[in-house]
Amino acid sequence: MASGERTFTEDARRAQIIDCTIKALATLGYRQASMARIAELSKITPGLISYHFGGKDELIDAVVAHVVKLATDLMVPRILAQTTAADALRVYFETNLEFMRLHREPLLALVEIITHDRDGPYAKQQETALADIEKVLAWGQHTGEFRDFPLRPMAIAIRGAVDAVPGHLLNDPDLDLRTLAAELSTVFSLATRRTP
Amino acid sequence: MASGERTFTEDARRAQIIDCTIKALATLGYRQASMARIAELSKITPGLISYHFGGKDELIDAVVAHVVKLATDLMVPRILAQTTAADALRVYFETNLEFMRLHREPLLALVEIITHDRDGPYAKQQETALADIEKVLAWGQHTGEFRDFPLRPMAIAIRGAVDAVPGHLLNDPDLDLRTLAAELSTVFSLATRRTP
Amino acid sequence: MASGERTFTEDARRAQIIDCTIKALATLGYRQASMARIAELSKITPGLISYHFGGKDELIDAVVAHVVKLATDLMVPRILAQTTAADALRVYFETNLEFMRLHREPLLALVEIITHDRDGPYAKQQETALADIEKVLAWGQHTGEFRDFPLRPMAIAIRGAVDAVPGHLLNDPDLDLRTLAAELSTVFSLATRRTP
Amino acid sequence: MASGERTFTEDARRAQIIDCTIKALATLGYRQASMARIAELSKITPGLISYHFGGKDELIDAVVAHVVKLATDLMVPRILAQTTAADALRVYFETNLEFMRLHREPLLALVEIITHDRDGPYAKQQETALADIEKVLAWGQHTGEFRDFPLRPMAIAIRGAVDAVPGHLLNDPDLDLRTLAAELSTVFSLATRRTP
DNA sequence: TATGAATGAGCATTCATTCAT
DNA sequence: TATGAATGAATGCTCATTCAT
Repeated sequence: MASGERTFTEDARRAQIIDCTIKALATLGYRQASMARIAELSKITPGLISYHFGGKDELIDAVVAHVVKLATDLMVPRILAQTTAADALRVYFETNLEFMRLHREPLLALVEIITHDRDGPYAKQQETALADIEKVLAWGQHTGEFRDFPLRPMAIAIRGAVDAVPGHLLNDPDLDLRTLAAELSTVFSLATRRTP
Repeated sequence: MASGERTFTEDARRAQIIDCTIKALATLGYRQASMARIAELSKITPGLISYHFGGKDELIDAVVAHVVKLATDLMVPRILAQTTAADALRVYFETNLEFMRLHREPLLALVEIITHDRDGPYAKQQETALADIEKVLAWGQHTGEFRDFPLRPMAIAIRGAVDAVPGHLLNDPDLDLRTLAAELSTVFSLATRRTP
Repeated sequence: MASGERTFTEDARRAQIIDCTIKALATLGYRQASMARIAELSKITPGLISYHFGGKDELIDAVVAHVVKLATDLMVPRILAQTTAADALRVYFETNLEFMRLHREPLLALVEIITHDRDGPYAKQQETALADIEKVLAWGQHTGEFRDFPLRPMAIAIRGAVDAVPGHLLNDPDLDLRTLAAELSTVFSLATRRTP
Repeated sequence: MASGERTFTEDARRAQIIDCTIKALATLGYRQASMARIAELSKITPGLISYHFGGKDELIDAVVAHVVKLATDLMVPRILAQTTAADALRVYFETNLEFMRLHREPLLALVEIITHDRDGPYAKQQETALADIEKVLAWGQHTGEFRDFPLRPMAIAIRGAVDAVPGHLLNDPDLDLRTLAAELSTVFSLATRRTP
């Protein structure tokens, strides 16, 4: 099992279990997503999950890695392709919300994990997210696109806006994410731009 | 036990239990805050909590009501006292973050409850919070202080910024909330004001 | 539960559970003596054992403490009452085997625990037992009753003889422990006495 | 698989598995020496062990047979070569402790098995060991080398002394087994010899 | 022969709740 | 009012074993 090499079947099972775990987390919430329920959903026995992942912690780790990769693959290249900080910021909103639109269940699963893992390592990942945003902001200030504001509060506001979306998505599944992305872009474009 | 009338002792007990529950939630997190631990902290027996509150759900309800009242009492009068929408929005940030500064444990307890009770009624309370913000925004648009933007996305951004703070507070207890409030005010002042 | 004070009922339950645990260990052996089986034997639920003892480890600790006290109370005063080292050594055998005769199940339970706890603290207690024997031997050498032999090997032989008894007792429940004690006394009397 | 005939490969595999089981038992203790761990150590799969040995019980049987043969081959010829009962007794200690010195891991594995398998047949093997000792003792009494003592208690003491050694070896790996053998010989020489 | 996958039973523990006193 | 005792369900996990390939 030590991640050295894996058989085809093993990979298939792992993928299946991860999918079902995501479904369980998104549908039932963290607390109800017990090994037993995940197993039931996967139509296998609970022991088999431990066999493939070693334990619940590692299963959760695997889910996080899976979803983060999904998000990263979608977002990072498109953000990096921008040539101005203002564009990067706009695309930051666009890609984040596009990810939520295309991968609703993985998103909700990730949110469940993060919010229930206060002391764990995922809670601390928010610092990384903040730092990434601050890089873009610093870039824009350096090029003169952005006005001279303290980075941290702006980053908190931006990240807060993005993080707020899944909660509203849960209440209103028909929320128009494309329009929302455009509006958030505008909001923070106005807030960051060199004041006329 | 139903809230009909309550003796003085009953009220005192309830208050004591609510306080200890808040402490337990803020200190240990939702999962570790079991009835047994809350009882231990309150120096009473678990059974007595059930006796006074009927069960854990109602205890949590009572905690939420308590904290919400705490926050409302602090914030609402000061927001309502403003004479311009722009001021109201500024004070919205100021009072929200002042509440976090003055009542850190109740705040953290509330956050724990909301994030762990996804299907419960508290998650839906965010709709109310949004509506309140929208009222202020509509007011500002009506008076011409604010430009003409769709209400919902702006409200989501504002509420998101506020909701993001507790998470960062947890990571960095020395976070300067007064400065942060001022900066967030500036951010959304720029985003909402009639574009020059 | 913190051992501060205990109610009468609590003490009774604890005693009952300890008794049943001893019976389970002596009858079924360590591996089969699961919490579930002990609970079944005690006609209570497994959870209640955890309620009273906190967990299996503490239950085992309590059993050990109980049996050790039983043995100590029986043996130590009588050994200390002897005025010659030779007598003390004789009474050491007598009391050890009398304990086995009077408290067969507690003895077997203790043996089960010790042999299954190789890395735990009980395995290390054998060093204490050896040191106690060596004290008596040194005493006898000092008074000139005993010849001049190295202490450790003799202590190992003596303790080994005593420790061997429970195993044979298990195979042959009718083993005559009084005669055996007398014979072991003779063996080590001859081995230790000043050679004529 | 039944022991009818075995191919060369089969025998090699069995030997390899037995070796690894011994290592696992000696290193990790009985409880941790699960089929999975033994398989991991053997660099094969758990299923294969069952295939070769039918199950864990038979694997343990095979380990016991292997170690007992190891011990027997080392000890029995040298004991039988003695011409006096006193010499045989001395060599009994010498060869037993030499076996422990030369084959520490097999010894510890055997001890683990015996102590954890109380109801299994190995516990009853001690009867055989006792009978062997008694033969030597009877021989010595018959030749007049030994005094007239009851056989069983003396045999218990002798076997007890030998059985005590591994436990102390575990606590103190530097225990000098050659000196210990000499001292134990002396002890039981004094205890058995015709009293002057 | 050998593997990897899968099962099912058993384990200790935690928890909200109930109830007689 | 308040307690301490007790329950029953659920949780994550480990293990020996089985079986198709």
